Amino acid sequence: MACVPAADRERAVKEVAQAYERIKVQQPLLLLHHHCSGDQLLAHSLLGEAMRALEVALAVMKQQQPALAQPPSPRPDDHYKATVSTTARRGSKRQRSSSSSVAMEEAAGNKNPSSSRVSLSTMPYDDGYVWRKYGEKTINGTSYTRSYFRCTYKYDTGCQATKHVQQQAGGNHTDPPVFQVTYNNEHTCNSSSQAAAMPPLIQDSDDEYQTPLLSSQEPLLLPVISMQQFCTETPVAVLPPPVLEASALLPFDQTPLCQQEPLFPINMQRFCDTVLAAHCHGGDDTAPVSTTTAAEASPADDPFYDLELFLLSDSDY
DNA sequence: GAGATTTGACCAGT
DNA sequence: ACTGGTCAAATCTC
Repeated sequence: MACVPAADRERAVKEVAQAYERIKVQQPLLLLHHHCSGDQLLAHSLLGEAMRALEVALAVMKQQQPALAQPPSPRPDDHYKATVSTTARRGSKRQRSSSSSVAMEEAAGNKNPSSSRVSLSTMPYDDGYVWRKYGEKTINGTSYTRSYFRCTYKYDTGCQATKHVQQQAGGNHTDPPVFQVTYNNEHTCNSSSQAAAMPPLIQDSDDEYQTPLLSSQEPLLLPVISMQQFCTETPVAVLPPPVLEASALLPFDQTPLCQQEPLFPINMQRFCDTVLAAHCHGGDDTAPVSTTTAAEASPADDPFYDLELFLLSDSDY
């Protein structure tokens, strides 16, 4: 966007990258609760979607200024690099990657995160690929069964992609079912092209939400939109099904995402305002960008201060 | 009848 | 021995 001074845009990118890194670190805490209620899993899922939104914002801004500095990550972030590189190929073959997934895998002690990815979803059976169920097991310690799927074209193309889906919570009248979906191996078949040919995510709010699942592993399939559109015009329908389903069960309306009251007290409005201020009208200095750490953050300067309070106060370990 | 799902059996890792 | 992942025959659906 030519109207934005480089310094302001860089601050905006820094802001988004900082929020992204913070959520990335804090998201796994939700799964460490002794009582993994549906609400907490849903919150975890929503955090994942928030991360995706930040990824998209980063990708958009990076695309507009490729030479921009890397986000302030304390260590090399493979997922971030994958995100940026995939952005350059937006519109081509689907890619699966998710830092939240990686974080969860690391938390679970997964030794090979590159070939196994985990996501939480309320729509585990619709991710754009064609799967064939080949088994079901009752997993020890859970009251739900785990279903095993392989790529339908396994024997046609030798595709080794598999996934298993396990319900973790919900499924009753009050909580939406939350599924943990674990993907193993990448698709080597061409079934992903079918997914790429699926209808765009943006729909009229009156339409039914029939869009394919874009799990947290597929952050870059969202339509290319401007930051302003992303924050001010994005209807709930542009978000992937996990959020859509959650919003359908909560007293949310179809107003733009930034104007909604969130499930938990994240000040997304201020976050969007901050990014918009820098990105859309030259970075008005009246909206200072926070550079504080999580420890010294305050409600006045930290868009995710409320999130931190939520995570800390809700913890029971 | 073809393809998908179900479900008990089997196997490998711990 | 226990558990998770896969196989394959039986069954179901279109």
